[in-house]
Amino acid sequence: VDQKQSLVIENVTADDVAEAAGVSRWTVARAFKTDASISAKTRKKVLAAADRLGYVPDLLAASLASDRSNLVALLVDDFSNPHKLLVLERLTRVVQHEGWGTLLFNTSDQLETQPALLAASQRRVDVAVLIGTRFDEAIIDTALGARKLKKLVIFARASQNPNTLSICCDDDAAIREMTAHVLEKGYKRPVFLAGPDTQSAKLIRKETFVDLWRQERGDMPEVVHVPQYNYSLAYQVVLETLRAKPREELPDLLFCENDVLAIGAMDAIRQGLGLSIPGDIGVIGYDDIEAASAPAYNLTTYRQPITAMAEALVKILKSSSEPAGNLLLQGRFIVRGTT
Amino acid sequence: VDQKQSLVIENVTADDVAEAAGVSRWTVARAFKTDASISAKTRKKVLAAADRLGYVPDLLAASLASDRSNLVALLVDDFSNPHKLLVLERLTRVVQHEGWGTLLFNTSDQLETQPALLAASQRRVDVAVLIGTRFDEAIIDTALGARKLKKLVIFARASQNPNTLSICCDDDAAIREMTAHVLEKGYKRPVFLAGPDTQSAKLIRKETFVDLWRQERGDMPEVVHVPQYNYSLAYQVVLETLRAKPREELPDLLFCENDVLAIGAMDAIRQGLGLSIPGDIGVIGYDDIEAASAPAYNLTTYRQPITAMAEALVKILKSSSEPAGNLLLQGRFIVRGTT
DNA sequence: TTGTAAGCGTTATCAT
DNA sequence: ATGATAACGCTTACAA
Repeated sequence: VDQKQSLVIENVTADDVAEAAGVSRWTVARAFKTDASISAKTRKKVLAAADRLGYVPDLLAASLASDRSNLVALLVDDFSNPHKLLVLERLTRVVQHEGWGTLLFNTSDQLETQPALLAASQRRVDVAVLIGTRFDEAIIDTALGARKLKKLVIFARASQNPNTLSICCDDDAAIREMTAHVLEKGYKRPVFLAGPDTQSAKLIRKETFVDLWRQERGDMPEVVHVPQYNYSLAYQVVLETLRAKPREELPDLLFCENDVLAIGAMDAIRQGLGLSIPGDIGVIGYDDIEAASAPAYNLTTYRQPITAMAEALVKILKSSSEPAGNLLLQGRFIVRGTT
Repeated sequence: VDQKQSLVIENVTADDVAEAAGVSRWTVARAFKTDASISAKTRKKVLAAADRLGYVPDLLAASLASDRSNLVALLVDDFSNPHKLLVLERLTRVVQHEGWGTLLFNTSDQLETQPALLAASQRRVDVAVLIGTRFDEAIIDTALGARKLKKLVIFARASQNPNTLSICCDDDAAIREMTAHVLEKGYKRPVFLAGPDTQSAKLIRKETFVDLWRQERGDMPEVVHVPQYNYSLAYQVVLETLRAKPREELPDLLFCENDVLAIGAMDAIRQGLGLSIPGDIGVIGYDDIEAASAPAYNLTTYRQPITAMAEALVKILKSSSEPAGNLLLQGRFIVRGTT
């Protein structure tokens, strides 16, 4: 009997509340909407009844009936960069604050992207957000082609696809500002430390820096690629690259595509080679991860406007239109002690 | 007309497929279940029709009808430790592989825990997983009291609540193994570097180490608390603590509650104080985050069995029973160069 | 092995 | 401001 009772209590529906409050089911629903046309008195009565019975609206049923799930899918393909944690924190915080839920998909395995997109659409997510470094742009066309997804947004990466909306930091402007700083400081022989050299992703940061430098100084800076955005690999690659050079040909600056690479580089320079920063070699990163501001690194870097980017996403969520193009937001250059 | 057509295409239901294949709606459902009683021939026919029409089952409707959402809620209250990224990666990977979806909730703000739990139950998640360092155990009782949640699991932390199930690393056994190592290496004056000294969370690692040490050596090791599990704070605290000591009273070992603290400590020791590791002071961590295996740190640490823990969670998901207690899994001691 | 009928708990439409 | 009725797309239980 005891168990039966608790089972009965478990599923209080709007009908139960309606009966208890002596109104229709619809009125109950209205009482829970902020902008419904309902008298204050009725609402109070309904809410009291709901509270008494322990009623809370069922979001699943609501989604089914309204065709709005209030769910955003986040597809993440790289869990090794601590910066992702910052992105996830901001995104979930903002989205959640606006009443949406967050469905997280792991697409570390490239082959998982398509199934994840499908699963997201089967759950009727209002928008799918691609947060990735490695995914192929071709996936976008397939996803849009399927027509199942309501909206698709590329986050923290510019898209070449004209039918998609991307929300990202204005890398171009950022690199311009950083390059100006570097030139002003009088660096002469920079090396650009980049991530994997894939053809699918357009490496804006690298290209912008190389172009600008050539334009301003006339020579092509050397570019070194690390096969993954990974601390240890960066350490290794930098160590090997610099060891191979005679002392007088060492670069005086390592311009790194992100902080993870920069920090690997710093440790290689200091502990691997016994050189000093910025005395012997300057280092500059991108992202402003936590370690960047740590006393041991104190890295000059660039902070992406993550919160603003998350808020832009919410704005898209709320809007009924389907905009496309690249939404560029301005970040902030953080000059610290490594340049 | 064009638009209308695409709109029509958007919502293909099981009924449409049933009609196209000349079977009942239920048979269509059966064709999509792996373990249904349906003839191979019929299934093939149905799947062909479904494929032709572009039909995929609607998970929302399925959840509503079956009262199983195939969704697990992850409540995360700390996004600063990179180890969380590892946990999220494994958890999403395993859960997703078994056909479940992952709902991520940000409970950085303590006050968000209760609403998140409520939101999770409103979406009828099959299980809510608390992945946290800071939440109060009292929340568990409230959550269980509400009776809305089907299951509640504490992840990567032992629970004192007898009604809850927790899945975590056997910290006690881990610390025992590590302490034995430390004793064998001949360390004499250890300092335990712990996180915030709250009364809500029982700091098993600290307690086990302190007890063991006293038992084996007769003296109480000093315990130093860092107000947050945070690199920079650890750096600061360690620097100040060690600077305040005369040279001969310096500890010969820093036994750290986790890697983030350990790495902050290492940088403080080397760069802040100019001492060497393990020459002057040994350091030992916990978690085996990526930086721990990096050449610059090469930290002796302990790896939690995250994958096994994630698999244990799935097993619970699949089981219909509601077990309680602490499920302890064995990790692995990783001896590197800092001890 | 396959089909039928009755839910699941909302929202939408239209009327009052 | 409130109510009646029909969706939403699936599963469950049972019948054939």
